[in-house]
Amino acid sequence: MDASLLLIQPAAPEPIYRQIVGQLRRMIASGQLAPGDLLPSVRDVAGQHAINPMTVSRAYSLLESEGALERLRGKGMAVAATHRRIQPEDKRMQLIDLHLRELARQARELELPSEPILRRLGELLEDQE
Amino acid sequence: MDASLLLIQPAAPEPIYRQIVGQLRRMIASGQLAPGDLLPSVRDVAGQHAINPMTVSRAYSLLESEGALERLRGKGMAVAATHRRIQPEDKRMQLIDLHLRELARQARELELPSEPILRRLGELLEDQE
Amino acid sequence: MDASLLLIQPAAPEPIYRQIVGQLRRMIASGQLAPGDLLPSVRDVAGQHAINPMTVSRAYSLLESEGALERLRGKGMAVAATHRRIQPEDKRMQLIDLHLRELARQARELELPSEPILRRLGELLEDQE
Amino acid sequence: MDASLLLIQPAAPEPIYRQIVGQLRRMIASGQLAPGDLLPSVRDVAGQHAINPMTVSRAYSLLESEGALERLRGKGMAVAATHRRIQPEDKRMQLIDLHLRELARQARELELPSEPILRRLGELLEDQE
DNA sequence: GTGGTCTAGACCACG
DNA sequence: GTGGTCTAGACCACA
Repeated sequence: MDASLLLIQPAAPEPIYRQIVGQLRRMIASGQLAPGDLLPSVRDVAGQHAINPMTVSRAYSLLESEGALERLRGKGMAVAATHRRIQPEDKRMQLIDLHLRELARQARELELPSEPILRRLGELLEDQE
Repeated sequence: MDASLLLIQPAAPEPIYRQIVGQLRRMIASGQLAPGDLLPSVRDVAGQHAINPMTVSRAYSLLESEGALERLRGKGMAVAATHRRIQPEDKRMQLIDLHLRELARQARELELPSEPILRRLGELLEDQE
Repeated sequence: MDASLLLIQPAAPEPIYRQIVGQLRRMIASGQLAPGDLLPSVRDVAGQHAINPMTVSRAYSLLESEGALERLRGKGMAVAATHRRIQPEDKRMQLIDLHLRELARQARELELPSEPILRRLGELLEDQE
Repeated sequence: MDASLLLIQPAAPEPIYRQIVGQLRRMIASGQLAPGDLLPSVRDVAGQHAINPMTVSRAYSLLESEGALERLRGKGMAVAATHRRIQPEDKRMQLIDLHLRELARQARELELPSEPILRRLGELLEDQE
């Protein structure tokens, strides 16, 4: 996996290490990152995105402690071989359900009708496929 | 306007004062709060939600500094009379567009198909109407 | 004296009662308001400027307590007969000296040269004469 | 930048956090503080002037929200790199124009002639250069 | 009654 | 190390 697959937005409100954690977690759940896949080194990621190596390291450690990654001595971090395989769709849906709820609440506060929201989201989803 | 119209989630990652700012901003943009409307007093909001008055005050001050609210001396805070009135739908759509983009990105990372996401969001949007 | 001689700016940072106090104090010091001159009633001032009568009353009371005004039963407030007469120029200069110092400090922070400032102030001073 | 460059007057009517905001805003407009310059830490400023860290933090946050400062995570606050550079003289003049107008109004109320005012201000401006 | 300011201090999040 | 958030409470300013 290439370090540049990660999207880091230093100015975003979400802390950098959590951006990394979230992205890796999702790519593992979907199988884009498979058990055994080697991750780019802390130094690579930090260098490419001009962020602090400690930040990357923290993200990796967090994923290691939850069993998603494992440290291969001398080789770096890899997706854990023992990790549960690709998660079923309903599990993956759960990972964005909170977002969907929050979005719906904000739409109500903005008194936005459903139609344009669904249309816009539909576009964005297709764009990226 | 009733203090209880605000939804405060102390455990959420988003700081309380920003929850308040966001909600009020959206309700002003949609016209649910109209220019001249008096907001519940700092003490009311703080009391009802069991939070510190300064937290509420901070939210109000922030909205004042961006021109959305104005201080009526001795009476409290009100939606600014000089404030641009209800924003058109496309302007309000912009206020959630970043969320939509972020959602789409995460869906791609999770390799989720469009259909169940749109269906779920549709449900949530209808529920609240 | 006409109530409309006062300039009230409700949105200014300076509290309204102090705007009133300051203006009256200066107009008394310069002799524009002479001992014995009757002030407009609290109700008049409040009405003309759409402010709270209590605010006007507070300003009058403050000036009374410092001996600049006196309460004439049944007639209202007037410039105190016993009040020291017109103040000499150097005394009046003192009343704006702090402002001048503050202005000079801000000019230095802005790295503004003296010339345009003095020119602009000169214009403003002439305009109003 | 040294924390001691700020002049804090706890007894002044202007609140401390706004004194800080004003001074920094002007020093940025003049280029005395350039984009990228790191500000003294909240704790430094608070310590040196014996004020509460939150008071300083409030000033910094306000400047951040208006785009003058940016947070460098883990390093502190800096003059925003994206900030418009030094403002031209006429823009900087605008920042004190209200003061000049107010001064002129008070001079008129005091019936002070232009000459001594301009002379005094001239002195003060030269003193500081 | 309203909001504003400031303090002291705790705790968290980030790097 | 940095700033952010929140609390509890005091006191002030204003209308």
